Order: sequence, then C-alpha cells, then structure tokens
Amino acid sequence: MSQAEQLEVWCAGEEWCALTSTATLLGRKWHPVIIDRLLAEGPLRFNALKRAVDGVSSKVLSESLDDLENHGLVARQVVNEKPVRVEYSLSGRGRSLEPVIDAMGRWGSEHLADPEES
Amino acid sequence: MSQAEQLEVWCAGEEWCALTSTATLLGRKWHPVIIDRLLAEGPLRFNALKRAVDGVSSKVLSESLDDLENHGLVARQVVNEKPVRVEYSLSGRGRSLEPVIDAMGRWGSEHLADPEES
DNA sequence: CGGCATCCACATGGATACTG
DNA sequence: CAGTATCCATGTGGATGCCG
Repeated sequence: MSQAEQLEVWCAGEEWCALTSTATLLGRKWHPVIIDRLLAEGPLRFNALKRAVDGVSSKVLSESLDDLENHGLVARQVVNEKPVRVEYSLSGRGRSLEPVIDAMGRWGSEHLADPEES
Repeated sequence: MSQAEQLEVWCAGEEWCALTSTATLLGRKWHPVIIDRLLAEGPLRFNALKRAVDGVSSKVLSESLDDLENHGLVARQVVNEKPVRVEYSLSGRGRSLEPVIDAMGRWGSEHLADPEES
C-alpha cells in the first residue's frame, strides 16, 4: 500500500484529506518537475528525461518513475529491445495534474523572486 | 538561507525553477494543511490550529509555523501575555497560495478515490 | 497556553560504480 | 541505453516530557 493510499485511509473524513494525499504525491523532490517536463516535452526516454530534469541522479529518477507509474500517473513503454529503448509518457490521470502543476509554477514565478512583497 | 532560496539560486534559468521552489515550500508534510486550515478558519491560536490540523505533534507544528513565517506566508502575533495567547494568520502572500491549495485539493477529491479510472 | 528539548526511527536523496 | 547496487549524509517527523 502506497503512502498516499495509507493517508487516504487514515485521514478519511478529514476535510483536508484529499489535499494531503495530493501533497504527498507531489511532495517528493523531483516529481513535480518530471510531470512538468512530460507535460511540456511529451513522451521522453529515460536519459532524455534525465537531461530535461537536469540534476537528478539515475537512481532517484528511476525510483520516482516507479512511484509515478504505481500511482497511474506515468506510463512506461518499451519501444525497442536491443538496444533497449523506453518511453515515458503521462497517462490521462497524469495529464489531469496540469492545472495543479501550472498553479504551482505560476505562484512561484509571481511570488518567489522577491520575498518581501506581499 | 532557506532551502527554497538555495533552490532559487541553484536552478536559476531552468524553466522549472519556480515550480520546484514552490514544491519545496509546500513539500513538508503539514504545510499545505496548515495553510488550508488558516484559509478556511481564519486566524487561529496554536492549540486551536493543532486541533484543526489533527495529527501533528507540537514540535512539528512549531517547526512548520517557523518555516512558514520565515517565508513570509504566515504572521504570528502575540495577543496576550499571561496567560500567553498567540494568533497565527496568513499574510497576503500566504493567502495568494489559495489557488494552488485549491487546485491540489480539487485534484485529490476528483482523482484519488478510485485509482483505476483515468 | 504555547511552546522547546531530547531521542529515536525512518525516508529520502546524492555519489559512484557497475551491468545487460 | 536504461537502469541497479552500494554506501552514506541528511532531512523529517513521531513520542515523550518539561517549562514559564
């Protein structure tokens, strides 16, 4: 059972349950960027995605993709054996996160440059 | 220098910089809920907030509030000495997160109940 | 009431090297 | 190319107890 699913059970009934579950889903360091890059640059192969994200180690990228796949947000497809080529793309569910990712990105550009203004 | 600020410097120029910084800000377990509760229930005192969030330890709530205050999202005001009473409220900057929190909450209610549908 | 101090467990991520 | 295996440092939160 995933962490988000545990949360769902545990916080059931609380008004903020859905919120926390979503936060848990997007709370791992690279998840939002991975989704963002897949939204912007379409299906990508492992190393292309790694370059697009820039800064993530293959270990973490691999773990993140597993996690996102388990949550049904990302689809993994082996395009070719020998040499191995794999493509990652967003599922419908994954694409439905666009408004959320957008909201986060927009808030960041509008409010993070100068911490003093309200 | 906060983690989000380090990010700002480090990822400057990357398209997803603002996104990651926002994610870092909201990535700690209780931050989104705290903001949500303050949005919904207005200024709250420490223990009221703790009950509203339900599940946080005072240590973590305290740390989270410090963090949010340092980022200029939450304002702390001592209302009364002896007995000590303190009120926490959102700053304008904090309130500006409403669309983001909303987007997250809405996505959660629409997509987390049944992981199978896309 | 509104915290802080302590201790501890575990989650997470980075670096590096290696493989089919 | 697409990962896995290791090892290690740090982040993060929970439990408990105490204080002004």
